[in-house]
Amino acid sequence: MATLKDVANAAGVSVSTVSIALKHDPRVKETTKRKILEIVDQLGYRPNGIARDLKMKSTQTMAVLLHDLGGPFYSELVTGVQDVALAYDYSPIISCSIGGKGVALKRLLLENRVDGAIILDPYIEESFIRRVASPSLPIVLLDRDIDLPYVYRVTSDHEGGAYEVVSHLIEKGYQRIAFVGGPQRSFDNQLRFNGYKKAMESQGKAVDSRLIFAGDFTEKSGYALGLSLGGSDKLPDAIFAANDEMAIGLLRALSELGLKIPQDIALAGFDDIRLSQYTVPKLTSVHQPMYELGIVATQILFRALNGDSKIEPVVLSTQLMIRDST
Amino acid sequence: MATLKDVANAAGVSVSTVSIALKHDPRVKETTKRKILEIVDQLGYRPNGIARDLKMKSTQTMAVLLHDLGGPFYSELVTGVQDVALAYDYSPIISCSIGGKGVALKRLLLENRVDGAIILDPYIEESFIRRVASPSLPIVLLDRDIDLPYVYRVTSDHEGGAYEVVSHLIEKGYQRIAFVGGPQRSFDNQLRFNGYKKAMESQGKAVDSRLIFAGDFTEKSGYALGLSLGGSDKLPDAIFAANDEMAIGLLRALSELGLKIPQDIALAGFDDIRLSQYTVPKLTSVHQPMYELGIVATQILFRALNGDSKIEPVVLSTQLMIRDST
DNA sequence: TCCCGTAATCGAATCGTTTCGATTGCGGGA
DNA sequence: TCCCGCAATCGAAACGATTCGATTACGGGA
Repeated sequence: MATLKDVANAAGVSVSTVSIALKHDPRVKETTKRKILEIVDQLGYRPNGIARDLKMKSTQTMAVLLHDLGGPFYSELVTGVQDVALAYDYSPIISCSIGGKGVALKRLLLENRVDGAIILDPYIEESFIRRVASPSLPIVLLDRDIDLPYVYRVTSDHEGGAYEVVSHLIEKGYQRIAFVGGPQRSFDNQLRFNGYKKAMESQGKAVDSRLIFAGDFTEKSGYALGLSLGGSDKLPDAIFAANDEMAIGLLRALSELGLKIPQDIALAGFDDIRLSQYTVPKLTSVHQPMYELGIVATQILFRALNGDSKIEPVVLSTQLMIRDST
Repeated sequence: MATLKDVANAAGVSVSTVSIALKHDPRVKETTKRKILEIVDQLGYRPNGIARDLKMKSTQTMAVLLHDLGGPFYSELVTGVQDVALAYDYSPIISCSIGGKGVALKRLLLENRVDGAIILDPYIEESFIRRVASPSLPIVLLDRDIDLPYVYRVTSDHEGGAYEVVSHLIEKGYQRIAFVGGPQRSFDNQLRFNGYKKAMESQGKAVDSRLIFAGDFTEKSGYALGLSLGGSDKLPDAIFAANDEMAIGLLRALSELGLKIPQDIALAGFDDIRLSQYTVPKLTSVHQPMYELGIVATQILFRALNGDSKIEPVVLSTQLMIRDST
């Protein structure tokens, strides 16, 4: 692989001249520049980004860390990130932590291979984030509530979205509204539960612990809960599931038990995954603004990279999608 | 940020000693090593991966280039890649070309920032691939048919899968089987059409050009075609759509027109996206072995990285998923 | 006492850039 | 003729690691 030196030798000029010539610096004479470009072409010279990064102490690269790629929104999120990053001449690279034992994480964040990171991954430990975040490696954390220096936060308004969907159920006249939650330690889940609670209480309804159930955000857990719920004697008349996956599991179980939705029981989810528009009946859900999330997170990252450390957490509002299941 | 040199100074030893001490090289005395580690801790020293990469001429990193993340299978594909890469102590990083104007591509492939790449992206130009592929940057190309040095190929058996699903339709007694294709230039689409054709011809059925329609792999195009098809007088009795998205669009249009599936018209897709199990009726489709594709592609990449240049293209077989729509 | 082998450590070159402060050559003004 | 300024180019240090071939110190054998 040809290097700057090779080009310089072949052109009979110095390395530094070649270096600036390639940037179209007006200091180098037009004729020498042409000769240099010709030789670059001839030798197939390509700049070595690694060497440049080392010298420059900047990679013009940012990481987007996801748990896996299966999620329905990652595509939108990444598009948002990309749109902003491009304007700053940065490239986002994506890494999934799942199954990777953190090797990739370490390589990217611990070893200076990126200038900043956006993290949407509840499984990356707080201690790790604390360790890597620094002025030269700011981090934007999505959907998590960790207050650390050089760590900035953006989330969707899970609580508000949940409040809105539960209020909608109440408005529709449903009385006994159950909450099917995800993992306790999930931050999203807690917020969604808070929204449920506030909506119930604002209408003078006490939260009945017999109407609170816990799944794990998978369709399977929703299905299992649906079966046991549907078989019990005191069926609620509406269910708010903390995500669509579980709602779909519930839907499947309840349908199999012969219950009509929304006549016998109403059902709402959260996330507005694509599938929700195709279930029968179509599922009422709460849409998260993933594209905007990507945009805002990236803008914040660049503000931080430019030395602005006084950045308040941002909460983006969600949108209630009313469909046939309520 | 502390460097090796800082650590060396603080410990009163040379840079080289620190360097090898950190690798637990037995040449350094236990006591010095302990002291060094202590100082590493104290100074918060972190190795600079960029510097190491430069010296080592290897990044232990490979790129996975996708067009976007929206696809249903990318998650599985990446999991396969990751499982193999991990064994070689490599980290995959993912990059989406969509909307990026190729900046990221150039940064990764042209400037030596990765050791190899797996590409599943019909929009990356052949000339670009030709330019970057080299012994020190082998490329595995998925679902494309480009024969170049240092470029290796793995695909699903699109043709075989299509053959199988069309044969299944024929077996079920359908007579006038239409083909709804994607973009002409798409390699997958061509192969799927070939499979359709072969299956028809092997049963003595001529391919009737009036039964061939072209969409663009989107649900929208399927929907539009469905509307015009359903309104026409000579409706086929079965449709094989070259992907599930279009099949779902067709399904929606035909249902809206009051046609019963599969009684009035049968419908089959390709890809087996998750949605296909949730449509009404559930969609017959062809499953691609994405996880295996990731595994195989990555294994090939490492063979190439180890100097094996005699690698034949690999074709992985698909699986017919018979559901209610046929 | 001398020599040598070994264990422990060191110094310097190297990877391929960028950049800053020289250096050279040339033409014009006095 | 001399000097100055400018245009064009050069040389060397630096970025932070790795590694190979010294170098040092020490203890044992003759």
